[in-house]
Amino acid sequence: MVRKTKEDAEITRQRIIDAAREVFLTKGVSRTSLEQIASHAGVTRGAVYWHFENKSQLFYALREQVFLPLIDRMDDTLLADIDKTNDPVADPLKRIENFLQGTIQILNDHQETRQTYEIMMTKCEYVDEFATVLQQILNNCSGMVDKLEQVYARALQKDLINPTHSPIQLAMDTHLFFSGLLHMWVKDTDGSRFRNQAHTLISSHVNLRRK
Amino acid sequence: MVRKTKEDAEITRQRIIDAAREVFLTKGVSRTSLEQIASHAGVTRGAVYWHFENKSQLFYALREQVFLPLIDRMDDTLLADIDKTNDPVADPLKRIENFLQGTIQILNDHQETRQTYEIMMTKCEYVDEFATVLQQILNNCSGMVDKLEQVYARALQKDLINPTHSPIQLAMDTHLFFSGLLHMWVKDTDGSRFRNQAHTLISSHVNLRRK
DNA sequence: TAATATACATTCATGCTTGTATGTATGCAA
DNA sequence: TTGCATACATACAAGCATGAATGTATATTA
Repeated sequence: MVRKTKEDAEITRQRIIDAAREVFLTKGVSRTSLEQIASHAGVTRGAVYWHFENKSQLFYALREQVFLPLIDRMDDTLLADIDKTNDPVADPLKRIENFLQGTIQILNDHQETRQTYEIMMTKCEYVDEFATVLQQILNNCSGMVDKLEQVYARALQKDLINPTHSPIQLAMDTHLFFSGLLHMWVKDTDGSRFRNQAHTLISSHVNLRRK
Repeated sequence: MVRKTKEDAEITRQRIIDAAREVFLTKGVSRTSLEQIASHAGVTRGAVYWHFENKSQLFYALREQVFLPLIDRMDDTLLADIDKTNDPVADPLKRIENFLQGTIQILNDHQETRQTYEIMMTKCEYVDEFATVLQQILNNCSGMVDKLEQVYARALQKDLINPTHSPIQLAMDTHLFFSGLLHMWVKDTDGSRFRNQAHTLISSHVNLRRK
């Protein structure tokens, strides 16, 4: 059967993305051929080339599906209503902790996100067409540091943290801590070293800042 | 000319490793062919196959050349003489800071180390024959955490840090901070975001622990 | 209902890479 | 100085992977 309806085509497109994620995860991005992705999705390369220009465009689609929602959530969790008087989360440090814990929780619960992180961190080579992704990652990091800095500044106003440390330094430190945690969490696939301690580590990190 | 002396052969072997590092860096490990490495080293594939079984063995050799010295240095800087009365670095926190600053300094000064780190972190896919490297990395991390913990325990004995935080948690936090810093340092190739702030970030991180 | 665009499948030409096999000139040891 | 091992270079066969070209049946639209 050929020529499906638009809804069918969208399903096919999504299945190709899902197949790509699974094959990328086991074979790595470079060693994965479009034929492997296609057959794993139950189609031929023709379908893949119809929906995506080439492998790197498929990779971009895979990445955006996971990362755009996470970036949105970052804004919501860290900044939403932070300056309102009816702040739903009164404690800025608690807000940071919630954000970090929530991100780990998503990785725990959501297999697609977990797999995509693993691909991005350990199964992809950032050269040529993929090199631009590194810049995007750095930009996201800058955004996260900015937001953390705002929340730490708020914590300073509320006299929750030691004033000897500036919000920007605390923000950078937290960001680096969390980057490291994510990298280790992803690599620790059997969970014995980092995954089962992640929540404790985050609490400990945030509480280290409290006055 | 063929059939060189043993010293010549060792030079050739090292040139192949150097060539591999440079080509890996620009093309990624997967996309690099042995022909590219050979010609960049001024030899043919025959020479490469003589000295190395295949690409992954060459990769291992490249990695060990850089990481074994770094692990040795870790022991020296963190633990040597730590229990002696004539401790050359009396302040355990200073010892940790020296170790972290020194590692960054090596990355700054030593191009080969810097390039190898960049390859390991952003130009290699850890699948199949390369998957075991991830376990080695995790083992190294455990070793580093252990050593940091010992030093933090010493700092606690000397009443330098707040006793509400355990040495193991401080060690994990420092390790994650430094893992994140290394990842960002490597990715920040233009230096604007992390490389030029690394020393400040490390000082800030360590001082956050002081009583 | 005819025409056209869509959503794929199939085929083809090309190039690259790998591993191995073989060739070869020279250092070195007896 | 003969003979063997070394340190490569060269040649060969085989297997993908890619991208484009072409085929085709069915939605969709006018």
